[in-house]
Amino acid sequence: MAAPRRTNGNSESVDNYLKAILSLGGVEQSRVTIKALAGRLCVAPASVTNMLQKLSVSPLPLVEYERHGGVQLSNAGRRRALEVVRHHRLIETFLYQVLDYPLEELHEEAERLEHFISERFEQRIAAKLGHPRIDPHGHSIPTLDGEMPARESMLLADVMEDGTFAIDSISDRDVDHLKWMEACGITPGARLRVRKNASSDGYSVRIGRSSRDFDLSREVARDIRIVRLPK
Amino acid sequence: MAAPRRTNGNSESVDNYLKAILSLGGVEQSRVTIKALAGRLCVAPASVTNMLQKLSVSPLPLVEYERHGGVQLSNAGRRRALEVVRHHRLIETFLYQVLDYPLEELHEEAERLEHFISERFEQRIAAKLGHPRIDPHGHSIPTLDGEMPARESMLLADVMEDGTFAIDSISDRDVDHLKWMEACGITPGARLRVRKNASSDGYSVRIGRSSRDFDLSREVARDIRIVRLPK
DNA sequence: CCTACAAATTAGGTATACCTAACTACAGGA
DNA sequence: TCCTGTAGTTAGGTATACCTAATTTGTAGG
Repeated sequence: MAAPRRTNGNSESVDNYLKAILSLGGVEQSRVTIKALAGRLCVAPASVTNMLQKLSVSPLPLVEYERHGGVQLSNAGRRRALEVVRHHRLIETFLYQVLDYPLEELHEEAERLEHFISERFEQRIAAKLGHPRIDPHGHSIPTLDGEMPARESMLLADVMEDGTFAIDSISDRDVDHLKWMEACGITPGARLRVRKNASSDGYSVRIGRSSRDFDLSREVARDIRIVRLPK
Repeated sequence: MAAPRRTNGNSESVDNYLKAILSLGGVEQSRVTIKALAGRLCVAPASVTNMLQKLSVSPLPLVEYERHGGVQLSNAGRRRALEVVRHHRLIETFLYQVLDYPLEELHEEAERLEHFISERFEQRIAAKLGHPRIDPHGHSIPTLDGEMPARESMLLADVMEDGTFAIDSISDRDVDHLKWMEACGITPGARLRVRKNASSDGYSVRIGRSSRDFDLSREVARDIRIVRLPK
C-alpha cells in the first residue's frame, strides 16, 4: 500500500500540487496550465495530467480540471492549500525565532515538515509565537479559518518609474539570492530607493538612509515585492 | 518514482524496520524473527521477507539476513537505527519541554517527525534543551556518535519478589496506559513499593511515601522498567 | 524416522507517483 | 481554410511497499 504517513488525508505529492496551483493562480485564482505546473513541480507534463485527473474525480474533488482547459482549486482544495501554506510559514517563523535558523535555511526545512506536523503542533507553535501574521520573509500567514490577508504589493522587477518604496516581502526560494539580499540589508520593512539602470536591465538601489547606491540584477528584482511609500 | 522526501537516504519504511530490529534484538542484539518483525510493524510476514532481502543485498547492507535464520542489524544499520531513536527521543523531549505537549501525545508526533527532521534541526533542539540524556519517559537518548548508555533496569512484570524500587522508565507506546500511569504518579524517578498480588497475576503497589496501595495489572507492569533501590 | 505444523518464502497482484514515447487538439499565421 | 507547432493527453513502463495465496523449510513430537 505504501501509504505515506500523514496527519490529514492527502499525500505529500497532492499537497504540493495544491500549493503550486494556489501560487501560480495568483490573487485572482485564474486557471493554471499543465505546463506551468510541470515546470513548478519539476515533473513531466504527463504526470501532471494524470494527477489532476485523479484529483478532479475523487469524491470530494480538490481541483476543477477540464481537458485542455487548465485547472483551478475547488473550495476544498484551496482550504487545504492555505492550510499547508500556513504550516510552512508558521514553521519558518518558528525555526527563525525559536531555533535561530539562518534565513536562507528556513525554506528547505519548512518545505519538508509542513506536510507532517499535526494540528496540535501547528496550534502550539502559533501560540508560542503569539499568533504571528507575517513570516520572516514578509509573507502573510493564512489564518486558521483559511483567510490570507491580501497585500497590495508589486514585484520590484515590474517597477517602471524611479521612486522610494518599502520592502514588503522577499522570496524564500533561492538560497543564494537570499544570502545576498540579507548581506545588502534587503529585508522586509526596509526603505528602498530605486532608479532604473540605463545601461543594463537591472536597477540601481539604495537601502534605508545609506548614501551608497548599488546594482541589483533583474533576477533578484523578481524576488522582491514592494509597496510605494507615501511621498 | 515517488521518492519519499527524506533528509538521509532511507525511506520512512526502511527506518521503521531498522528501529524494530534494534528494539526487538534487545541489548545483546540477538537475531530477530520475521514473525516478530511482522507483528511489531503490523505488516504481513511476506512483506518483511521481501524488505529484508532488499536491505541485505544493497551496496551498503543495513541488515544481515539469512534465509530461515532471522536478521540482525549491520553496523551501518545500527548506526542509522540509533540516529532515528535519537531523533525520536529528542523530539519527545522538545515537545514536552518547549511546546508543553501532554505526555501521552509525545509518541505519535515524534514517530512521524523523527524521519523528516534535518541534522540541523536535531542539533538545534539538542542545544536548546541543553543536550539532554534522558527523555520524558526515562529512556536514554543515544549520543551523536551512536552510543546508547545501557541502563540495568528490569521489567516490573518480571519482578519475582516484593521490594522497593525506583522507576527507571515507562513505555510510550500505549496512550491509555500512559494516562493512567501519569494519574497514579507512576513517573520516571518515583519510588515504588511492590507486592505480588496473591489473588490476581498483577501487583499491589505504593508510590513514593503515600500510605495507600493500589492494584496494577500485568499489562501495565509490562510498560514499566525499574531498578532495585539500595536497601 | 518421519510426519505435522508453524515459520518462512515465492509468486503474483495492488496503489501511488513518477517516467518516456507516441499521438491528439487547438490556436495563430500564411 | 489549412497547416504547423506547442500544449496536452494517452499508453505503457518503473520503483516502492504493501497484500494474499500457494508452496517450501525445518523442527519437535509420536
